[in-house]
Amino acid sequence: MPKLPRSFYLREDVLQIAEELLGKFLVTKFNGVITSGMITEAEAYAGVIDSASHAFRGRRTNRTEIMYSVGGTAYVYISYGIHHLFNVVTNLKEIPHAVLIRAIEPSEGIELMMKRRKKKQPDYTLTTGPGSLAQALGIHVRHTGSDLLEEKIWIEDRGVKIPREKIYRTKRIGVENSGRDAGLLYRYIIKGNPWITRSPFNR
DNA sequence: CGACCGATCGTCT
DNA sequence: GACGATCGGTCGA
Repeated sequence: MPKLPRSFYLREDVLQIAEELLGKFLVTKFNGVITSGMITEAEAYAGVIDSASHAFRGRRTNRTEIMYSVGGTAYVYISYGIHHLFNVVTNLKEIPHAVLIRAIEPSEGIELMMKRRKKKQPDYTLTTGPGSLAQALGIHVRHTGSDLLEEKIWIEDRGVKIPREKIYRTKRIGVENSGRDAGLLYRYIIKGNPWITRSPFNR
């Protein structure tokens, strides 16, 4: 299956990219072992003009520097000291757009994902929530800066097409105190899919 | 099912 | 020294 090409990530419209990432497959291959899942939920962060973005007003720190990399780079950071959150950097180098992947529907390597998540039975909490999916796929903050065209972490098109009417836009999660842009509808989910955070299925 | 809270630590002020 | 783009457990209704 083909990896998404660089040109997918280099585009200007981060909202369009976030929407198109629904139905694509996020894949990791560590020590020769593959785990993967279909992206069901993603949030766009529109760089320097987005008050909810880590790169708002051009902020550059050791952590956020990776956001200024070329599109198709992984931006992974730690939240609340525990959770590793995976983002896709988009747009040209120096333009810090990113898409946070918030949930996937498991596909390959479910046994290994359960082991990583310390779960005896599979359930909807296996890969819903940004920290949970990263743990299931073995994504760690040390992978920040990883190129998504390499053989470690990548995104594939497997021909799944999500029709427009099955896509919902809502407010982003956990950014209510981030000011002006907190209420923007930059979160995209596949309507009716149970592998979604804050879904009745996974509580 | 909702509300609350503790965990745990890198990052930034 | 405060706090977070979260999670999972507990408590109470």
